[in-house]
Amino acid sequence: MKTFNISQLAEEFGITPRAIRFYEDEELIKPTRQGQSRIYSPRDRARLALILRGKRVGFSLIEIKEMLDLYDINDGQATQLAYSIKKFDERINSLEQQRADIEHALSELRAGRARLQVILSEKGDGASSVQNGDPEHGRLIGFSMNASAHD
Amino acid sequence: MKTFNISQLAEEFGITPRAIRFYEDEELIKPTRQGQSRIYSPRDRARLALILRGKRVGFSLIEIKEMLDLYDINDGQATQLAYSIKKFDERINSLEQQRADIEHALSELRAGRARLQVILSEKGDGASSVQNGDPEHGRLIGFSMNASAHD
DNA sequence: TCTCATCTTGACGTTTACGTCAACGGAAGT
DNA sequence: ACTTCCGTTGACGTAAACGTCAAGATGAGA
Repeated sequence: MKTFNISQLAEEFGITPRAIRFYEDEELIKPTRQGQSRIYSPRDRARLALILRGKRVGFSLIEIKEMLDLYDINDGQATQLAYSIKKFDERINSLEQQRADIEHALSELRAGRARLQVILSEKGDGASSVQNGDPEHGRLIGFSMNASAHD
Repeated sequence: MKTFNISQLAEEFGITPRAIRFYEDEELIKPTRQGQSRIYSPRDRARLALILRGKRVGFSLIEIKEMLDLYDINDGQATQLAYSIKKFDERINSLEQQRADIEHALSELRAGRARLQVILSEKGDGASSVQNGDPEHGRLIGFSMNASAHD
């Protein structure tokens, strides 16, 4: 079964060895040792991938640790299971909220990009037909300022 | 035109006045003053909503400031516009990546939740049919450990 | 055997996004 | 006039997630 050392994983995932050791300090991975050197199994590598994915979606290392611990449950106590389900539900709700935020931000960004594109091509034509008689040097991109309520 | 004071906005958005002042220190909002007190316009309030949305999807305050600044462009220099479009594209790509990560995490979480639910209800029946003869106290939830590659 | 690259463990520094006093100012009610 | 309740500006503290040395161990190659 293939193994990895710390710098291999660091390079593969585009992070520093320091970061990987830090994750170990925080008990998110526990590689075996060969003498003093760390040896990473494919499973350790998979955990690392999960850690980084978690980070990308905005979870703290502590939250990621909690999630990883959930994956490691092996005593199926009913209360434990119920607790885990609750945790999963919280996590799912939080992620769905984040996704909604992202959809929102994306549509605003695309709209903004489209407006910029139009203005830019009009400039290219020499036809500066941007004049809508805005007296206040009005901002060309006001699209995002109509978030009257807060979601 | 309606205005707000700092504690009104703080309560409305569920943050502290300190946070709002901090955003001002970092030049993300510039409310007017009445004497020494800050007065927030609806536009300031909208900016605040955008700041919080940005935070929810994982942007730093500096990144959020950059985005807000893009909204405020009023000199349509072609080079400026092109630069802005580039920024928008970067932002869009980053968000699409995040959304993909979230979709991924969500499906894993849902699968995990479903497994837990099954185990829990089997426990409730008194039929502990969970025994699949796993010799190694195998983890009940191994679903997420098959992230062989990294996306 | 010497060197070199790469690993290790501290230990302290850094950035971000505020929290938490401290000390003071101004309007409003009694 | 006095208290009370916002508001203000520093200034320092803090948690998270590493970065950045320092100083030593170790295996591979010249």
